[in-house]
Amino acid sequence: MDKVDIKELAKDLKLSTSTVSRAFRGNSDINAQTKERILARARELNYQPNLYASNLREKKSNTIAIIVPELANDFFSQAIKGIERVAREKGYHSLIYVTDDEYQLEVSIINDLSNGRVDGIIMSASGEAKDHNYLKQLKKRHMPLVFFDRVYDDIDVAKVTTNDYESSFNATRHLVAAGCKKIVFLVINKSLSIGNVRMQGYVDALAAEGIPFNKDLVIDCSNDHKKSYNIISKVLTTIKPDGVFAAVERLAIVSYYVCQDLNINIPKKVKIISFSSLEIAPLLSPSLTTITQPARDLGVHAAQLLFKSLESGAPVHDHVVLKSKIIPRKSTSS
Amino acid sequence: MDKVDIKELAKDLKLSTSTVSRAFRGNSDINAQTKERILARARELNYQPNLYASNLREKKSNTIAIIVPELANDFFSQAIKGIERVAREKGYHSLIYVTDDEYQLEVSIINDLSNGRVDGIIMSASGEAKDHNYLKQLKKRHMPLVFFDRVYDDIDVAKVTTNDYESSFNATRHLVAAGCKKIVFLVINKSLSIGNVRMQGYVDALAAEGIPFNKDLVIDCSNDHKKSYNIISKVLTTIKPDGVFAAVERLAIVSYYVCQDLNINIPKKVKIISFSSLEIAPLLSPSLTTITQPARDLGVHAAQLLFKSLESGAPVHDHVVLKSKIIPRKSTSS
DNA sequence: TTGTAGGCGTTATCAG
DNA sequence: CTGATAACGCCTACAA
Repeated sequence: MDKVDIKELAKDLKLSTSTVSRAFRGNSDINAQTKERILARARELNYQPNLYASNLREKKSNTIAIIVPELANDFFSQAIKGIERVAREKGYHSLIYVTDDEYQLEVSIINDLSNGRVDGIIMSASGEAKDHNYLKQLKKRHMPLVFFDRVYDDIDVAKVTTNDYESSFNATRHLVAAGCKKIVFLVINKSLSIGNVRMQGYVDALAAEGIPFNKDLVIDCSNDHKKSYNIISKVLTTIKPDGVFAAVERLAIVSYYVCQDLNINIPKKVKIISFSSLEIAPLLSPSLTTITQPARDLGVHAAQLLFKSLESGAPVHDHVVLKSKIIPRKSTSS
Repeated sequence: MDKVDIKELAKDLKLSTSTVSRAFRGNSDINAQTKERILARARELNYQPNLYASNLREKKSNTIAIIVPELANDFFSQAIKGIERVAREKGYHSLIYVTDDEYQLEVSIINDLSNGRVDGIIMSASGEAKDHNYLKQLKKRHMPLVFFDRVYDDIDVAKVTTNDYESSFNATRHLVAAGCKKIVFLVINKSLSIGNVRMQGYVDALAAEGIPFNKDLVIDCSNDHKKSYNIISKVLTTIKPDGVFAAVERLAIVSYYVCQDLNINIPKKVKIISFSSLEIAPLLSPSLTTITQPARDLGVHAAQLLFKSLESGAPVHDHVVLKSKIIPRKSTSS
């Protein structure tokens, strides 16, 4: 009684395979009693329809892929939770891929997904805007794709982002209002759409405040903790800014470490604000002023867009923009 | 040129489907040149073998499932990263499931996995040790299962844990050495193996230190932030402990919030130590003394055990125990 | 080295 | 309401 397939079960019940099959599909006509009988016996024999046979027939995997650059931060883990929850409610399964910000990995993962493994993809981009041919292939195969947070502008698919420009603009003004005159902007990849948009908000806010823009205050950092640490140490000791605007949480964290080690008082010597979904921002020393994105909602919306496409069978191009919230805390108090 | 299958490609190349198939399988004999020709043309036509057809033939999904109670914390996200990395290196894909600590969800997820969707499962348990029949079913189907961190003791499968008893023992002594005489133990589910083991370390350390054990100092908390907040508030104001040992990170965080709100000075009034993989523990106010588990390594080892089973085709029962490290910081300084 | 043919387990179509 | 049959797309004996 090791491996039961539909034939075994049918034979056991003296029915045809089609009848048995019908018992498991919702739609088809079948006598309620025989259905019960079949399901009961199936439970006894521990039978479940083979997934791969069904998928092969139906050309549908009921699986989606989630691709993120990073996992170890509250933003992505909350977003993933949101996606996974929606997916499960729809009866879908979620494959997860972490690229560690490696563009090549992103490419090979995507290529590996084009064989029917998934019905759709939700992703937050890793690399810079270079060769996106691998994504165009997806379109040819009618594989729905939804971006969230980190998007590629040249790819025309559904996107869910936050009001980054506006948030950056306001965050910069927040620092100015707190008395900052020399604000550095820490960014990891300003050519990536998200870095670029956020920087523009910073630049325009300075202009609005009548502070001349100085490109030396835009600091290119790294994904690598140590490298960023060195860069930021140097910036804080030589440029000596009175304000730090971190485009991503990780850089704010590194800045905190640097300040701790160099004994630079936050917020007296330098004020810090950052995009961050860190749940314990209030517990940091000092508590961190954040631009908090609705991470979970981003995930939920992304998933909903994907299912909209999946259910309609048509591509979806909506661009949903959610609002972030600036939460002032001690790191920027005057 | 929309949908290419192996037949199309074969016809296009004036070859048989078997030859084409061989070009994609590593093993079989095939002329190097024809192989090249096939692969080249396949690339042009954008052909990839259909996954579900292959899986159906080979009865193998090259997919594993990762089931965790929670995602939004550094411990699980690091562990998942470790697992996912190993899996990808082995050519496997990883499905992710988050139970939110709901036992019923765990059951239904597992049941949903028994239809060939995955070749193996890695999980950290959600519920209490009650009815584990659904897991025994897995064994009948020869589906390998590996537990990490949170295990069910009555299920005899491969497990990867940390030296929780020893760590708890030492952590408790650490508090005593720092001058604590009235130490509360915060736990979420002491009937769950992990809560139980950690509590035992606490109990035995008290005995070793000659401090009588008082069961009122073992505080049952909740997964829900607010509920725990209320419980811990009450504890800190009525019992007035001078030491807090949190069995899981979440409870230490809540304790911090409570202390912040009630103006209870850490570490002067109360010292806090916790199991935690929080990367920014040094940046908290005050920095948090942690028992840090090698989260990523736990994941890696779990994945390796699973693949050991998958590759040998035999069940694996190894129990790997990794060491945690106590990192003293200001929250327990005297 | 290549081709032929049967079957992996399901489900949809069409008859009965 | 139920049964027979033909795909779904691929892989592997086996034959050539």
